[in-house]
Amino acid sequence: MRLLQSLSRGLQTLDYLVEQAKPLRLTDIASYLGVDKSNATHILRTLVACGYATQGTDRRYAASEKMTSSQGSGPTAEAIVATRQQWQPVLKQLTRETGECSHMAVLASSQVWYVDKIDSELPLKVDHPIGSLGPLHCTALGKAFLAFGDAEAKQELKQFTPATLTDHKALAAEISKSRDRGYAIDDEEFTSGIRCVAGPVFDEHGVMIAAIGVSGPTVRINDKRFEELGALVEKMCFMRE
Amino acid sequence: MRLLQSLSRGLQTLDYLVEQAKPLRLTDIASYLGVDKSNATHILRTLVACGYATQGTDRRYAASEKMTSSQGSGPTAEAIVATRQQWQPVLKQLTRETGECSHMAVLASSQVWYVDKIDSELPLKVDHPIGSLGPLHCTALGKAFLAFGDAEAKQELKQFTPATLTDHKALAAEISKSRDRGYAIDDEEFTSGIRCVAGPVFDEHGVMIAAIGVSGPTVRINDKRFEELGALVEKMCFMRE
DNA sequence: TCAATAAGTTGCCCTATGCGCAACAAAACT
DNA sequence: AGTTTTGTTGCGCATAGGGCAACTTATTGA
Repeated sequence: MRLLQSLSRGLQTLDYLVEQAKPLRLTDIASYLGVDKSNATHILRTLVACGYATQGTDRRYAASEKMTSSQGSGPTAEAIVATRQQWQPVLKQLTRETGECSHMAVLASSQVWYVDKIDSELPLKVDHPIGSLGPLHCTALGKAFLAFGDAEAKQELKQFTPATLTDHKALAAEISKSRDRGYAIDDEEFTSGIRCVAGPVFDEHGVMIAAIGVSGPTVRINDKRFEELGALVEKMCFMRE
Repeated sequence: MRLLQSLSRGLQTLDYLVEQAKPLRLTDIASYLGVDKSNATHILRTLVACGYATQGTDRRYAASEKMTSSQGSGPTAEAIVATRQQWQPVLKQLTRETGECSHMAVLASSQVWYVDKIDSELPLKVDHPIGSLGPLHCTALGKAFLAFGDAEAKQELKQFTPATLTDHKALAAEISKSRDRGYAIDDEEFTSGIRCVAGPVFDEHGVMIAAIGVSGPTVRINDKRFEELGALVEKMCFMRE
């Protein structure tokens, strides 16, 4: 079983460039590979010549667009539509069983993007319209991405209600709790009078692709029912994995 | 200027596998590279070992998901949201100037996916809800993807109204006309009584990422106004390029 | 501002790499 | 069944490419 050394090293370099997702110095790449700088130069020059890497003005090397476009930047339209088709029955069941509105959202540029919803039949109801955007740090769907996906709450945590967590440390603790719990909650943190629970949806590779959740007015959701809704959402998310 | 031969060949092989987008036979790859079969075996074995290619049960080689996921499968959530933010003013202007409903859609699994809309203020109006899906062959937005994007109308052309083009040849001719015209039209082909026009939105690389269009009831859109709407949409699409 | 230091590139030599030939094995076709 | 075509393995030789060191180009520090 013989493998081509220089090709292996080149591909390993590509992996490293993609993984680090930032321009890297030649020396670091060389030491990562465990080869001489000159060898690393040859490898990277070849990668650049073949369009698999680029060299910036500061001489650092990065994976080319050909590589990076695949990775980050969230799910594709196709994946979202497919996931929505697949999970819509779950949303319907959630709304049927709870009487409350259910949503599906994906991650887009550090925001949650609502891509599907099933309305509640009750006169007092929650409605995040499909196509709208929401913050990560104070919605259940957003927190689900923080807890189970690879999202990060980078920017300032804007205050929407008295209950909004505006401290990064407090938020991190809450996210950690959500992970243990198996679902995320929003207790009037985005809109006063609204409580939500949400859980993660994973694709076939175990990557979180969407979040689904149930939202209702606090007047109908006491602490006991809040927990029941959470357990229900967690169960539903788990079912289809 | 020295390049590593085996690495170059490996990357060239990757390009070829991605480009062909189907499992390829060893012999074909070897002849494409102009190397011996044994050399091709080593190259492919290395690619497989590094996770950049896969070998099927029929012994054919294909680019791994790591590669293919990047290419096709449409724009990412991030790109869609960014495009929507950027073009929403155009939709608003279209609706303001025409009084009719305007839409933005992206391509997902050979369907158009409506991702934004601005409603008409008039009592009789068109409304494709955000989040809904539509066919390619008989909507203006869909035809815009056929004419200016890389979409293809593969499957059977379902008849929705008497005006729907159900023949692939007739559709191809109409698409060709749309290309010349600069915008696509739907003359009651999806819903009787509704006429639409649509044009393409390109990203910074010149790849069509979305379509925007105006739809209104035929009673308000005679042939002359139909053409005016088309010219307006074409102008608006062109403006921001 | 100019040393001093570190990072990146080029040249060269020698050997391990990996290319091609050919035999072998496994499908595909008849 | 035999025949042809395709894929894999073994092996030896040539050369591709790995490592050393000198050189060039940035970066740091005073």
